[in-house]
Amino acid sequence: MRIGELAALLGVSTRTVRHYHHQGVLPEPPRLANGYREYGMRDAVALARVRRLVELGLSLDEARDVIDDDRSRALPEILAEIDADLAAQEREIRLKRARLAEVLQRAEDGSLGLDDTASPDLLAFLRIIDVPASRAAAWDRDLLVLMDSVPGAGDRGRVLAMFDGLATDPDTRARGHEFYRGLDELAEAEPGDPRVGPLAEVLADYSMEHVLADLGPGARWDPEMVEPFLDGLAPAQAEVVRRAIRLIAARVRSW
Amino acid sequence: MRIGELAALLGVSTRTVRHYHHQGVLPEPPRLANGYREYGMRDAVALARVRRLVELGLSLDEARDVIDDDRSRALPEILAEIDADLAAQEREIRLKRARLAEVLQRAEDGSLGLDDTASPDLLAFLRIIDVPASRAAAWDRDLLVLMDSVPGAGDRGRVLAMFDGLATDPDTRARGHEFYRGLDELAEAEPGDPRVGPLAEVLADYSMEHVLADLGPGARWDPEMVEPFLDGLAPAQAEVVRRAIRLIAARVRSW
DNA sequence: TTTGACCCTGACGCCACGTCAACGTCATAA
DNA sequence: TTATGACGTTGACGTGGCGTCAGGGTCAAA
Repeated sequence: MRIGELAALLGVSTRTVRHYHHQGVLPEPPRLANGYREYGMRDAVALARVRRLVELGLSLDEARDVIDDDRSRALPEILAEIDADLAAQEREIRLKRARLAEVLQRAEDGSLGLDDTASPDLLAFLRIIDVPASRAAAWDRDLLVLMDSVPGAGDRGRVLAMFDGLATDPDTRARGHEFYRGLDELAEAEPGDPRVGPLAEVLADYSMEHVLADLGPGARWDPEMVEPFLDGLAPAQAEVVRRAIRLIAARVRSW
Repeated sequence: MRIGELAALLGVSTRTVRHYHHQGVLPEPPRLANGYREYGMRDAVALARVRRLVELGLSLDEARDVIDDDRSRALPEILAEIDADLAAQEREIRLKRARLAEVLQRAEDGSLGLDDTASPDLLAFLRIIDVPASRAAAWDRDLLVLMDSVPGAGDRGRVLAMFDGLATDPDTRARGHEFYRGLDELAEAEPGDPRVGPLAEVLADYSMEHVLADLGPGARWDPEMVEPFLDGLAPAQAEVVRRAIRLIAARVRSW
């Protein structure tokens, strides 16, 4: 037989056979005068052995050890290990599919955006600040999703409590939407825009009302603290947040 | 943030972050004067997005498309495809584990050899010609295993029928074992060894008795036919088979 | 003589990074 | 002041089981 016949016989590619030669898992047969490999049934048997081992999940190295009768590890031991490995893979696949099913389920409810791949218990909060077409609200959503996926990237409980206020009171929620729209209008504005001051007061009022009670009087209202979280906002928008923090700090001190 | 902080924040390696930059799935942040990358929360959010998509099973290319809002393929479509793929993997793993369980089960019964990884219905026949320490019997076993795993590599039904004769009749079986032992003794012998002739007659008798009835008088008994299957035997052993074939052919003609 | 179906070796591609190597930077301790 | 050690930088190779060229040679049939 030549290599093509052998490969066809075993249902593999010629590349596979040559690869097995190169890996030393299948001995090189004698060559004809023209350099072609000449195979016999002996080689077919050897190749069949390799294939059965490989199809059971052994690596080529392991298959070579088994075939060479390398006593370093017995076949049952290897097979048991492979089975454990497959079991682990199966669990992972099931987990993945479960998560995928969740995401796909939500995809049928509404339109599936990037953030809708977040964990389910966060979704309720995300819907609350789902102000359509608002870049500023989108940024807050992103931050929430980040905090959801990262332990320690901010104080999740407190932040969620803040948005929780938006959820429970329809009136407050409407005010929140209004706030985000106002923030959106500042996307192209200068930090000194006259709309910045009033909007900062709105934010300060809201925060005092809904967050301060939870935090207690000892809370830090340090402008530095929020600075890292502002780099996704436009200059004027960031300025709103900074002024709001300063307003709150001042009010807290004189309280 | 510097790259180490960002990576730790998201629970990935710095190599992963740099890889994402290189693949264009995460934008390069500005550099400090010393060349260090300087990240903000914007980048953390972007990285979190990538990670969620990747953990759902998207490739980096797909993740890039989704993030860049490439409308070529919608996210649900991709996710559905991934799920189908995972389902296929799960089926394959289950199949593999089932086969592994079979093999491991048999491993508990007797010692687990290479050929015991063959299909179960072949095992009955393999046990029949399990003449301990017989290289010649091992070769026949190998050929059977090969025929089992390969459609068209010989006439399986007829060959199995031949060994079936060995199975059903204890007396015949004993003769078979005797034959293999005789064949083993010829491992180092010359093709002209005096033991070759008698052993060829034993084989011819056996074949006439058990195989000929099944094949019918039209069967070819061409010495060429079996030649490819003899390359795993020693010269004297192969000679036994050749002479047996010639004996049978002669008897069939004069029949 | 020309196809076309084979064969040969060698090398790169895949996928998502891990892991050096060889180097610069920077804060802190001796 | 220097030495140490923990960071950062780019670049290149390794992983596994082959697929897929590229650039040749061989050989039987038309």
